[in-house]
Amino acid sequence: MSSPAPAFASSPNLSITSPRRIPKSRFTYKQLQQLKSYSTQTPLRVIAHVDLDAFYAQCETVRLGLDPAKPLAVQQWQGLIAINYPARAYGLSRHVTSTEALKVCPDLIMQHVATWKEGSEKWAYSADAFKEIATRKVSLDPYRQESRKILACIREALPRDLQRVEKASVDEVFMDLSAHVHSVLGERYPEVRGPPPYDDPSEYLPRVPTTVLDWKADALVETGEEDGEERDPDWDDVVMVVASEIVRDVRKAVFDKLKYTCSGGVAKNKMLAKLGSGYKKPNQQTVIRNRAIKHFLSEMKFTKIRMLGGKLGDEAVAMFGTDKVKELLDQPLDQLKRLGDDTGSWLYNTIRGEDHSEVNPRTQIKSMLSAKSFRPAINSFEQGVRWLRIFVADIFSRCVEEGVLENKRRPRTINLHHRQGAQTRSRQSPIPQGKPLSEDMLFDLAKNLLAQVVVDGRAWPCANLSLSVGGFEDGVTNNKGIGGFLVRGEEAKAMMSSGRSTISGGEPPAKRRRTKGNIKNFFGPPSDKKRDFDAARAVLMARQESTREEDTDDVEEEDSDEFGAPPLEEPEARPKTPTPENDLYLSSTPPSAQPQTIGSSEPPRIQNHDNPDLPQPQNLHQQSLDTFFCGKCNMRLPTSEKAEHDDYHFAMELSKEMRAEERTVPNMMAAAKHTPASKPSRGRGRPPGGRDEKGQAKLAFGRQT
DNA sequence: GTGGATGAG
DNA sequence: CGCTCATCCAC
Repeated sequence: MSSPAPAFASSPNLSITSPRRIPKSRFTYKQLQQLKSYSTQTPLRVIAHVDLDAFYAQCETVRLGLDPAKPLAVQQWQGLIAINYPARAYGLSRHVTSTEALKVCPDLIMQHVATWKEGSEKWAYSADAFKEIATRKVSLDPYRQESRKILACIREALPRDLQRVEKASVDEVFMDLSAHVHSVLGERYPEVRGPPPYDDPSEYLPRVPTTVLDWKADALVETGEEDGEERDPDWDDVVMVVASEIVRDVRKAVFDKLKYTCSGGVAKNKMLAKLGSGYKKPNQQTVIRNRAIKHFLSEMKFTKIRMLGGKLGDEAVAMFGTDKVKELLDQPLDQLKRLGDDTGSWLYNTIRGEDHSEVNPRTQIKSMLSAKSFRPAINSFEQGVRWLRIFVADIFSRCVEEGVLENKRRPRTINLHHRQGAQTRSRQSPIPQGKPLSEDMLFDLAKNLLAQVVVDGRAWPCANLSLSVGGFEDGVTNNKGIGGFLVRGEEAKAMMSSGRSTISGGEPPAKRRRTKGNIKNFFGPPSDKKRDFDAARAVLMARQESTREEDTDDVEEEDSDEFGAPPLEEPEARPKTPTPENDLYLSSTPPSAQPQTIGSSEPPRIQNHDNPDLPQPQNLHQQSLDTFFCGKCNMRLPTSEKAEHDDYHFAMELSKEMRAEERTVPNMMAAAKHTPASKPSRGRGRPPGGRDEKGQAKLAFGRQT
């Protein structure tokens, strides 16, 4: 409100005991007002960070209705991924195996995380999950669900129109309490509410009308000096007190309603608030008053600061020979800039307690991923596809929770990551936006992507697969939009794809979506098919050539001659054995359908098109007449799909060969062990000088704006 | 779009 | 430590 304040640069910005009467605040009316708009600049700003204590462990304690005082750990296969505080008293921490933990603490309750079992529709808690690492995948869904509840509870505990909450992770939340506190101050101290004297926002606030602030039971970070605010509280201290009360209320609400304890931090920015919440745990909160920042930070290792816990922090340590903030404070900006200009500036400010990043009110995620590391590695397309089924079920159910079905949000792309030995590859494709998102659609896309990876090069043994969807965007009201146009388009598509298969039976690679003329898509447009196929095969063989000698770990190493050979023949020349089971893996339609009858009935086939509305009438007829017979699956198909169809069989051959050699693989890991670890050991390795684009880029991210 | 890197737990 | 998940960036 009021007019744009004149820049208040004139008056000495200190407790003006000017007319030696009423000393004033260091803060102005304007700065107080800025709280309302969550300004990141006002020195009165106040941020809270709330961190659930040993979250996964608490989830299990709550879910099982156990006594929270009993030691409990959350198990994932042989390892422990969360230890509650009673168990930590035994010296337990992560990195210990379940058996080791039991030796130390025989009474330890170990609860395995929920898992998806192959073939099941939903994750579940299973008593012997840890024995079945080969057939199950971890699900963190229970924790995400609890996380949502807690977040909702926190929001309910805050005034609807004066809250700004950021979900920082599954168990962490930032809150910008500025506006809320501002309103409380207005009620509690009417003298600062009104218009400033002379209507001048640059006027300093009156002094805090009380002498001693009531900090209740909060942990206050000491200032390290004699001068306490007991004698001289200012408005920033009051703001902290109020915020601290709010945080206490929030924590109480979470506990009363959901029985979760958490720790809190209150400070002027996110960085400090987060450090505060970790300062004393569990179930406590810490306030870092502005006057305590210097003391608080200087005693700290800077590697505790967000974004400095990793490589960047290590580099700084190596560069300046210390991990202490205090000693880094001696380094001039120029020196810090050896880490990169932006990084250096960011670091310079950060260790001085400056962080103007805003609390981002987003609650919604941008992508979601489902993954598994395979021990031992998997060795066939079929195996991979079976995992894809689980990944898709996982992801789809989470999409549903995100409101995908209600059309609130939906992902735009799907991405498959694959790791084989040291190298990883990934393929992604757009998710067709026309029709409703379905599990089957995702499954088809995923299989397609895996097929691309498989065809593209050495894929087995595969040590890790992950499927993710991303590019979430707010839901567009499906259908309806362009007066029936879309609807008719959908109908036409249905006719041509699924509808057709109803009529003609479920044949293998028929109803593939066309991702534009894009090169690599395994089921891409017919026109490019043959060329792509040849290219893929060439790449494949090239890879095998080039990797043969360097790979000490991949023993067996198929006779690549034979490996590359089969695809060279024309499919028609291959054995006539029908392989209906193959359908399973490239089409979501059950293979059982009616392939045999198809072979004889020769269904009219037409080409798929993304946009059936485009002119192409005559083609429809012609192509349906132009067919070839595939002896491998006993079917007649349109010639326009021959290349695509060949690829289909190629992929199947590929996977079969891999499956065959699968049995020879088991002990290859042993062979891999001995390879001299030439890797730069992430801990100490002095980073090369070339650092920078990365550092700077990181900064752009790290410090917001 | 792909592949890699970083980071938090 | 190994695993899971998320995000961002250079090419």
